[in-house]
Amino acid sequence: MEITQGIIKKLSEAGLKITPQRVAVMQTLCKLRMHPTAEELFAEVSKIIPGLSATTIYNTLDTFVEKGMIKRVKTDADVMRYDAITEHHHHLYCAVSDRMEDYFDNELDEMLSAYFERKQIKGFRISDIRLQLMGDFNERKQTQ
Amino acid sequence: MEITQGIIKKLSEAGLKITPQRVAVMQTLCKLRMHPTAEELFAEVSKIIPGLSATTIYNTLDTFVEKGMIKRVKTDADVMRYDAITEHHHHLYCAVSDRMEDYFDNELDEMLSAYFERKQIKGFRISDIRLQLMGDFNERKQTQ
DNA sequence: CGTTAATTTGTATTTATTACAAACAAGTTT
DNA sequence: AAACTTGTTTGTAATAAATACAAATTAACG
Repeated sequence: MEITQGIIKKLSEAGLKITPQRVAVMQTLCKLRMHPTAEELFAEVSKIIPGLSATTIYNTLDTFVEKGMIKRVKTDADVMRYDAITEHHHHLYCAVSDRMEDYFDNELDEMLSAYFERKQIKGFRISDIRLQLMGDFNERKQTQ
Repeated sequence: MEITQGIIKKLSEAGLKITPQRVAVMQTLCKLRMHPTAEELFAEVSKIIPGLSATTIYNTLDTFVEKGMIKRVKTDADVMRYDAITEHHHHLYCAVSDRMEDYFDNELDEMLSAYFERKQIKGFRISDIRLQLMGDFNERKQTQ
């Protein structure tokens, strides 16, 4: 199969050993149009690799993320957070310091709603637009 | 204190009983500029309410979210997800069905980077802009 | 005050994830 | 191709975040 070949190529390019588990995980990940959780992947990949261990799923996914072959959706240090501000706003987030701050920008909001008014997404009705601005807080000095 | 009064007002407007725990949680949540986790809140609020139970934190936060007094940051059904696509893209997310899909939009990306090129955020250097478009997929299951 | 229903507490459980050592297998060397 | 070396997988156990639930407590009302 072409797909399998492509995966094998990707794996060896990343300097990883070609194991049935890794091939199956990557294959499944590519096949599943949605964004599966580790659990969902475990269930799915287990169909291909019977005695698969859940740990392998986590190991494999971590390795893939490390090598930049896949991405983790949502922030990296993933625990639920709470926000007292209920007005519409966005977030500045630094993955290194795991710090998150609010960002308000009316001009941006207007630009975005005008944009999506014009450009409809087929099959999806937007109710809220949330931006996560990844980056870092210039904590050492003020560059102003 | 004025702040406490405001909180008490908010609580009774929401039809909730005024308890020291709730006041302290809301107070702390407003004070902490960042977005604390339940654990962080537990630690912080425990300083005010000594024998506080962790369960109370979860209960209280859930109640506040229900009443729309606070917001949960990140998606509601919060488990880690993985994505095989590493190119820059955004997400369409429906909280009801807990379904997430990719969204690519070059025009949007260009507009956004032009925007943030012009409008710098003081104290923060952006490295990546991620949009989460909340809404619902028009799945043809009901009377459509 | 006294009553009642909401709230908090504490304990036990569940779920997602990580740690770790032993078993194993991929890729290389000979 | 057999042996070797190292990376990978497995299984078990541990940790962390969150939830369920019954009992104890307390706020808000008259």
